Amino acid sequence: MPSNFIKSIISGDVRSGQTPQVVTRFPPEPNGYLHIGHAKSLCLNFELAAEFGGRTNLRFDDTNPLKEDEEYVRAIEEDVRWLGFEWASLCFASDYFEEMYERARLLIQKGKAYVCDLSAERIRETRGTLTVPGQESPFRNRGVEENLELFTHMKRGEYADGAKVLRAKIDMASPNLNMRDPVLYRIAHAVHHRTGDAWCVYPMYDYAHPLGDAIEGVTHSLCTIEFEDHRPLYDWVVRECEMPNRPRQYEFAPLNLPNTVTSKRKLKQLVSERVVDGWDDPRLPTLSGLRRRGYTPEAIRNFERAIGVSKSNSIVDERMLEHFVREDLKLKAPRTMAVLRPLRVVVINYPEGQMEWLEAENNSENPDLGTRTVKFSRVIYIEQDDFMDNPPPKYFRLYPGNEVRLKHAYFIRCEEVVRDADGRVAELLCTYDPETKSGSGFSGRKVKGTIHWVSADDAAPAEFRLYEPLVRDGATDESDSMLTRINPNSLEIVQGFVESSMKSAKPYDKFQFFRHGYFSADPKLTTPDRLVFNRVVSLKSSFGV
RNA sequence: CGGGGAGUAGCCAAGCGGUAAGGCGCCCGGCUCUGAACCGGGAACGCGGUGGUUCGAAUCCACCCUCCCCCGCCA
Repeated sequence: MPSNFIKSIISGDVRSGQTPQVVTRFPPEPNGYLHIGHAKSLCLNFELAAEFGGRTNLRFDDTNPLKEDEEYVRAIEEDVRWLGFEWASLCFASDYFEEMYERARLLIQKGKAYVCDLSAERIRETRGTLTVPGQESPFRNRGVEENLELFTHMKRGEYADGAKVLRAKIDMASPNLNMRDPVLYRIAHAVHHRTGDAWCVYPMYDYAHPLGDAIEGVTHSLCTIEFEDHRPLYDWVVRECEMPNRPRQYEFAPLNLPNTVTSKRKLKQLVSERVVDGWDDPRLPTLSGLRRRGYTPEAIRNFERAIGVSKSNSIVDERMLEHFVREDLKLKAPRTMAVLRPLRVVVINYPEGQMEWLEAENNSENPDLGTRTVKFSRVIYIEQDDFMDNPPPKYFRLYPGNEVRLKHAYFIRCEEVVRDADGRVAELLCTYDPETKSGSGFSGRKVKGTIHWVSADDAAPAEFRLYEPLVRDGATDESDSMLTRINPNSLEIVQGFVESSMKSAKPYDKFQFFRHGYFSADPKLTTPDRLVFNRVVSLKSSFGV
């Protein structure tokens, strides 16, 4: 991993002997699926610890049963593994409920916490504002015994939700709102996905997180910058709860991408309102969506490594992400031919009934991928875009009278354009030159363009799914108009053909379709008799249309 | 005078007092059976601003400007 400020800090701690073994953790709340932004944290935590010979836990921050679900736990585990990370321990904040409860009693005994009967509304009103200090709760000075007893009753579920909370006794006049007697425990008669109905009180993030870190022996607790002003509270909890381990929190800037929804709430909304086809819709930046789209773990990891780590707000150009998939798939994916929008071509001087199998390398830059054969015959399909009636100056594909090369085959010349009743191009009549066969070493004349094609009697029907951003510009802010900015063209479905050699494509099989881009067989829609390819990313093009 | 952060080329981002890495993107040329890839080359910054310290500052000091976060019994 390239140099960054967190790595420098850890490096210093290791060198000074302060940190014999680096321990980090990735702490998702199981209330949604992981997305590309989480991958940044994932990579940071796992790769950094690994670099220093340390370990990383996967810890679910499951302290709010109202929002969490087992489904998310499974999905998150799968995504973390898919990215290629192995956790040292699988942990749950809920595993520590008992210890957290005991530490809370310790806080009460030390006079550092109290049970407050104020309503949520009153607590808000007495918290003060950014510029006005808060007011102390009338329950702030209850005795230790009374607090202990009330807290016990809270735990037993003897009060209604919201009737009471346990608060830290810190400083209602602190300029840092987080220190104004923050709530540590709230009452919730809810069924927890792991502890069932064993608990009626649940710890808040600010209390549970530092304790979870300390219990696990985490040395460096990495989180995003919005938690920066929670750090004094984090330290307070660790100190006042007298935890033997003293983890340190460090904050980094989260990843932002243009035209990308990375708010869990919004992703959830898109899924529940069926704007998309589930959490793994290929248009989503979720890891499961990217996986289904055809992105690879390596591409995502290399991307995360390349964007670096700092504390400044930033928006990373999405072309960077695209660059890293292209780079990863370049040598891995076989390069085959697919015609997305077919135009029929009859090679009029190629004998009817004749055909031949041509040899084609699967990846000219990676011989290990071997070769395959491609059928050539009298009738073929080419791309509609590869023919123009009245081409602009620099167009070197097919047009009346022009000659191009058919990839892996022959030169063909456009002799005649056949039109339908509306005058539109229906098919092309071309001639081929047998002398120009690929691999023959022919050098008699050159041709400017090479186009791809598929023989009509060898073409396997296939569906291609082309994607554009799900939301338009400006849709990443927190305003509620996201649904009004959905891009109606985010998914375009096109029916065309691929070489018959691809009939056996399996889910997630990846190809570079010549001159189109990288495609991946859709895992949900591809069946033995139906081929569906998702376009991962197009090829770059310097051809200005 | 609420508190906490951040400002280095179009976008990320190194640098930590010695005279501006790298990646993405962009432009030009070469090569090419993918207008891809690849290979050359290039443009673009003097480091938010102003003062100051210093032989020398993006790096130190002062002041200023701009942007982001914080008033959930969410995380």
